[in-house]
Amino acid sequence: MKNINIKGLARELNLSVSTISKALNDSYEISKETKHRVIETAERLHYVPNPYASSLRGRRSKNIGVVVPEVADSFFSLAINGIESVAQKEGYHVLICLTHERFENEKNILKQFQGGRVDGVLLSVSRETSNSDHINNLISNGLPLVFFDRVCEDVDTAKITTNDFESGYTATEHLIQQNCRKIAFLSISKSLSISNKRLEGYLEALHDYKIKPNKRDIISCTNDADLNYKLILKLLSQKDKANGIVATVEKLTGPVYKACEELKLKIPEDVKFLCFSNLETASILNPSLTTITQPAFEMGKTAATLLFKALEKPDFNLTKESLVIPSELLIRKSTA
Amino acid sequence: MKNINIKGLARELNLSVSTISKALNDSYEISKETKHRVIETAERLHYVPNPYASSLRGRRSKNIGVVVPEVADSFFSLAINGIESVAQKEGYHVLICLTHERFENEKNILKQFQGGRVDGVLLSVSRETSNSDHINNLISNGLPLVFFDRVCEDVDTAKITTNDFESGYTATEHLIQQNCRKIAFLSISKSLSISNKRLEGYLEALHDYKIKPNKRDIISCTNDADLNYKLILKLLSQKDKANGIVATVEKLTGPVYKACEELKLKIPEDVKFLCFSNLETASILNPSLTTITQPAFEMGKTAATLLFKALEKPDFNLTKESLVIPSELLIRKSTA
DNA sequence: TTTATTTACGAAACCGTTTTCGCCATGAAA
DNA sequence: TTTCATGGCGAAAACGGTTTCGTAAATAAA
Repeated sequence: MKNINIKGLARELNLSVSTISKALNDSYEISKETKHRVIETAERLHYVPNPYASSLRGRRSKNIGVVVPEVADSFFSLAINGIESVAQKEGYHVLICLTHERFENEKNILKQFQGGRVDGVLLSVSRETSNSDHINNLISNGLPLVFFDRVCEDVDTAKITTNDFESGYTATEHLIQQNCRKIAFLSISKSLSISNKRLEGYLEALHDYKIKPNKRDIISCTNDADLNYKLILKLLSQKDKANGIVATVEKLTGPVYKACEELKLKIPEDVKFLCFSNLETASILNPSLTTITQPAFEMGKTAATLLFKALEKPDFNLTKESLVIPSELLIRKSTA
Repeated sequence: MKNINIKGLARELNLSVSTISKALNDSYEISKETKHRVIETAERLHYVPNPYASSLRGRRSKNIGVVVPEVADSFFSLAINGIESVAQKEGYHVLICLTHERFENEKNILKQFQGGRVDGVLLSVSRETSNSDHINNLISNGLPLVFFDRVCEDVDTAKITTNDFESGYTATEHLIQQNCRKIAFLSISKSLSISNKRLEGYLEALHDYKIKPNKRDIISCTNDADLNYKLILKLLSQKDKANGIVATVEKLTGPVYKACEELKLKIPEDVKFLCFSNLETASILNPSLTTITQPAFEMGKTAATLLFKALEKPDFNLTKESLVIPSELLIRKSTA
């Protein structure tokens, strides 16, 4: 049983191909009665239009591309949920592409998109991304693109972010108020703007409370879980070591807990710890984990909504539409 | 700057469109020298072929569809990682579609796929799916489809599963060996084969150890987290209540821990608990969680590999290729 | 009655590729 | 010399839709 196409429908109904097409697209040129007949027959024969044939003639492929570093991460999987919720409503499909935090992969994926595979792009850049030529290329090629969470400051398009600076500040301030004076900061990237903003918030908080930052305690983590674990072990093995830790990425939770266990350090008695995280299990960890929780679903949803506005009206100006959705400090026992 | 197409290349090189196409596809008809010139110019002008134009003329869209109940779940996100790892290698892109556990959504998504949006499908059915007509339709339409994890027994195609029966047995046996005699079973669906197989394993273990199953303690959970929580509260509030729990889905971890806390039941002293789960945080929960851990990445990778074999050779017989990859019991403190 | 307009539809071009087929050299075989 | 392959390329059809344009019939306006 081969798939029926518009030509088959035409034969079936003794109408021309163009009439069928217009009827299905509810054109004013076609009479109510004919439309009715066409639609009825189309359903009866399970006709489904080939989206790519349509996409050739100026119309849309009805695919959007979502480019993220990884999917096994609460933030990104929730954001994807948000994106998908609006894509589904708009009749669009979602192409998920993973960069695995590699700049090379990101470049290749975006280059592929030049070919017309997708109508628009939602992007959260890799931790290695510091140059944005590949993104500007895509945009100047006419593809609308909206950043979410991890943005390139120098690309002129909509960016949906959270209040990273303030969150970094709030996190640090919370630890200070819990009597930490030596606070370590675990960053994920030197080039990523969210990482830098959180770091700036951390530094500003230290400054406001007259605490001297210690370079030794600001650690740039890698994409290698083992190595990160060793860095954390080393951090917590120093004498005069930190008694508070701010981690900027969910993946570091396990390594920190394990390192503390290994070194027989008690959380929160010996070290207080909080993490930027959307982990659902934060509240049932041992001890329960204080988090800065980002509005992941909301951010995905907002970014997608904006992208679809641009897809509907090609003259929609994305450059004026950036938005910041605040994160939330959820205090639990790891900083008690 | 509009995208360059094959016609533009032809003009640029004073060659015909067909020559360009053949050169790019490394046809024997074209001289080495011409191929070289074409490829060089294509790269210089950043030519990327439109995959959908190719797909029209018999070739492939180079998209595969991945249909899963949700993405915010460790099993599925890891499986997607596995799928993506081979798709990327094959030059394919991954269309992720979420059913949100709704049969209606699943039907709609697969129907869309009839239109030629994807070249093949990887499917893990929703908890509501008990009829498989929509799947058989798709297959008889010529689309290769491979199940992973959640399969329909009565559809004749490749199925990548884990040893659900044995895992259910092992889980239950482990609790019995930890001196539980009243063991509750939290299922996710009455129609899902994985759920039923795990249940059968549970029942068999009870039988082998001469324990009478108690209908009251076999609970069919829903897609509503609140309701599940209440069901668990009720389960654990009965007199003569269970002292062991097997949960078949990761999402139930939080509710069980919370319910125990609410009822002042200690895990593992008052209730021993284990869960089918791929949560990375299992080992740092309070208490650390005994899990049956599925080979999620591996399953996704295997399913995708099989699908690509079928895509390469249209005569490849998927019906003979089912595979079972075993899960692992990881014993931690929640069943100590 | 004649002319203009509207309604409802069909023919054909078009989107960007791939593929079949035909053509013209060139050199080899007869 | 004639005949035959062969190598290298172009013209055109095809894929499955959409869209422009043309047109016949019906209706309205003059």
